[in-house]
Amino acid sequence: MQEQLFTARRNQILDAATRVFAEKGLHATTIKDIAKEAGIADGTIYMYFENKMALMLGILDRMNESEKREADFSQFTEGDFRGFMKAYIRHRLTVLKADNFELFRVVVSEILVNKELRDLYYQKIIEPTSMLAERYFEQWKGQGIIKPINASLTMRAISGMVVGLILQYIIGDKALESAWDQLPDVLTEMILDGLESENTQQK
Amino acid sequence: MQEQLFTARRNQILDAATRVFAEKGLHATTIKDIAKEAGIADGTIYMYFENKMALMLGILDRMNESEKREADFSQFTEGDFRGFMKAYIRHRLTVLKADNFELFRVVVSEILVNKELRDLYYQKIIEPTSMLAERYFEQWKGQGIIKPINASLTMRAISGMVVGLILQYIIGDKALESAWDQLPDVLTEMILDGLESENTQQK
Amino acid sequence: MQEQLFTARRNQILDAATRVFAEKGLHATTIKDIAKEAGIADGTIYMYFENKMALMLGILDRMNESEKREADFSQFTEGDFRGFMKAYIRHRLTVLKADNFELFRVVVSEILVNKELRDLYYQKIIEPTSMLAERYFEQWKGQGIIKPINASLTMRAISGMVVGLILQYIIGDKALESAWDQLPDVLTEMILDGLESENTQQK
Amino acid sequence: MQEQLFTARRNQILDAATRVFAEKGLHATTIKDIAKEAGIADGTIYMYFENKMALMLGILDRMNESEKREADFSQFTEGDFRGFMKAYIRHRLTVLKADNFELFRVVVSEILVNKELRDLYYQKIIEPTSMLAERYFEQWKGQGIIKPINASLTMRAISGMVVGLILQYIIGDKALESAWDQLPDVLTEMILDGLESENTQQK
DNA sequence: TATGAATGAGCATTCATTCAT
DNA sequence: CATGAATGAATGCTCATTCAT
Repeated sequence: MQEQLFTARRNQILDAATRVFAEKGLHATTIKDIAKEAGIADGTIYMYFENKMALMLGILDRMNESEKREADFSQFTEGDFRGFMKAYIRHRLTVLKADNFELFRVVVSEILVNKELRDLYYQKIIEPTSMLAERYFEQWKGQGIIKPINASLTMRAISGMVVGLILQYIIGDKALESAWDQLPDVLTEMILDGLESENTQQK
Repeated sequence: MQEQLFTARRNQILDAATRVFAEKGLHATTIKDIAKEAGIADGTIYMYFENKMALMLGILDRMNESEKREADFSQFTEGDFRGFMKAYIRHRLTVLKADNFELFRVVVSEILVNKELRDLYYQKIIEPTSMLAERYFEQWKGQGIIKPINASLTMRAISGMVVGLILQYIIGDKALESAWDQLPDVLTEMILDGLESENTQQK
Repeated sequence: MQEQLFTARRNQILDAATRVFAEKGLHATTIKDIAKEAGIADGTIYMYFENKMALMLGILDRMNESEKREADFSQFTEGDFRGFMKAYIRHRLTVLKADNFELFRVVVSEILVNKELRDLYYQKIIEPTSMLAERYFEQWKGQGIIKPINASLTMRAISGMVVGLILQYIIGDKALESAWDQLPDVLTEMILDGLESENTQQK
Repeated sequence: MQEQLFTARRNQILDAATRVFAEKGLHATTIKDIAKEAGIADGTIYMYFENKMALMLGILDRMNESEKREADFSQFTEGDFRGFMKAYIRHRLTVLKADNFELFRVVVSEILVNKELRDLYYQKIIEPTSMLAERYFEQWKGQGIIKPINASLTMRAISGMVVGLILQYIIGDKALESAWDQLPDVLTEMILDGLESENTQQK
């Protein structure tokens, strides 16, 4: 069907764009670069995307798709809550590391500066995932698995922590680079048990 | 003195650049924009800065200066460790919010994509602050104030969390926006006490 | 064929560049000038030439081509050596005069000051022509047609003389302008017979 | 006297300009370069010269001065006409070689492309020297020292030959470079005795 | 007179986008 | 549908020249 071909071509272009953007960054990438990488002519890209920014939106949309699949929190059940948290963190720290966060780098960089992209990213990815996660937290709270904290903020603190750590990794933090694999354990421990030493806590 | 005039002019230009960059982003800002904002001629900028990127470096340097002043952790002593943590988080979440994170937005966006800037930012700001903070954590650990955790990673998790929350705020998270002021309390509680409910913890 | 079109366009641009350079000189000519003269857009020029200097190189290459065709010394055989010399000089003084040495003026001006161009000019035009001419001179010397002089230097003196006269013409020498047509005869006579009067020579 | 100081300063600037122009060429040299070389401020130059081109004119004027002193043909008397010619050629080939023709290179390059400069150069240097030289040639002709040739053109041929050889040297001719010192002899011989071998000439 | 900071016109070059084939 | 040659607006940067001090 025509539809099929159209989508295939679109994806071929987005694949190329993703690779080149990740390698050179959005501004350093020209339409010619992408066309060459995709093995097509410059003009052809404009039959599938209105302009350069639409490519970024397209990439975000696809991230959204895969994000949706990921958002299935039930996949992280490793028996208990502790296992779940560890699995979740491990997953988040591993998935994006595939290309050493190159795409993450470019997408976030552009999102920070482009309102259109930012809103799309929020509506399509952040908001739905947040709402889902929030529901889970409320559930756990209700079941007495976790303390009766502000679920909404706590959940955001945890996901924010992961993103913040990735950012620091990208910026070149050597301690993070060498101890990356210990993060799931360390973070889970901190989040679940807290930092305060037992005796102090007893007070 | 000539020196004084030079520095004044430099700052005048950096101020203008900061404002325009914050509003439009680095790439969308032209030298003409900055010159107009500063009320001087295009060419004048080049008497004080080698090129456009040097303006960014200049801005970063100034952030570095103020950061240095901030880096005095002793200012956050509010009696106990809990008070300290709360004060620290509140401070971090407040300072950059001054201009609604506009400058943070531009700087981080560019840092993600520009190696030169990234390295500078790491060396001048991240690394020294990290080392200082790490030392504090080791101290507290030694004094039995906090549990015997991995100080290096834990400290990074906390600062990462703050940055990650700012990022989510920027992206437009409404829950964060409306509950921003509760964050110091909620985060401190989580970090010190952990999430796991007491009874579970007893195990 | 695509090749044909490409070459045609290239030549169209080089023609325009030649005309504008000849009129205003390399430095006073802008890319816009050339584009306008060629009836195309500024950017189009960069599809055929890497930069402004490449246009100069292109012009030199074309001179080189036509020079190659000219370099056939056998074309000047007018029976004897005297006839040959006269024909050669006449030819050299006539060919470049076509556009009143306008192109010569610009090319030489730039060559004097630009090493890249200079080397190209030397390798592509001067050196091969010199070597060819030198061989001819050696031959004539061997055949006793000319005296046993230093062929290499003598040949260069003659070609230099022609160039030097063109230079003086360009600079505005009125005597040369009005007597230009007598030059082949006068020069040939001097070169072959010498200046010294017979009686003195008898000594 | 004020006049003295003014002239001294002017010359100081011209000296600097000459050096920098010779080194970097007219277009690559900025007013700042010259000011720095002269040890004065940019603006000061404009108190002594109307604009950048006036510096070129000033340099040409000074060349003119020294040329005038050189133009004394009587200095080359080495007994006979042959000695004179050899001395003249040797002199011309040596004087400008002082700085390896760097200044010559820049001046000629600009003259070729700038009508104002060209006219000045012609009126101030070429024309007077030509007229003087022509008179000498006519004299020698009248005295039977040289053949009854076209003095005007012959004289121009000889001076042109010298300039043409310098040009070829500048362009990088290796044969000329290595045999430069033989030129006075070889050229004089050719000019006085001619190339044609005796037996042929007898015919 | 001398200074040198400030000016702003000017230009090479890039690249997203269009459209005739 | 696909092409890719052509377009021309846009911009960072230079530097001759001016002028307040």
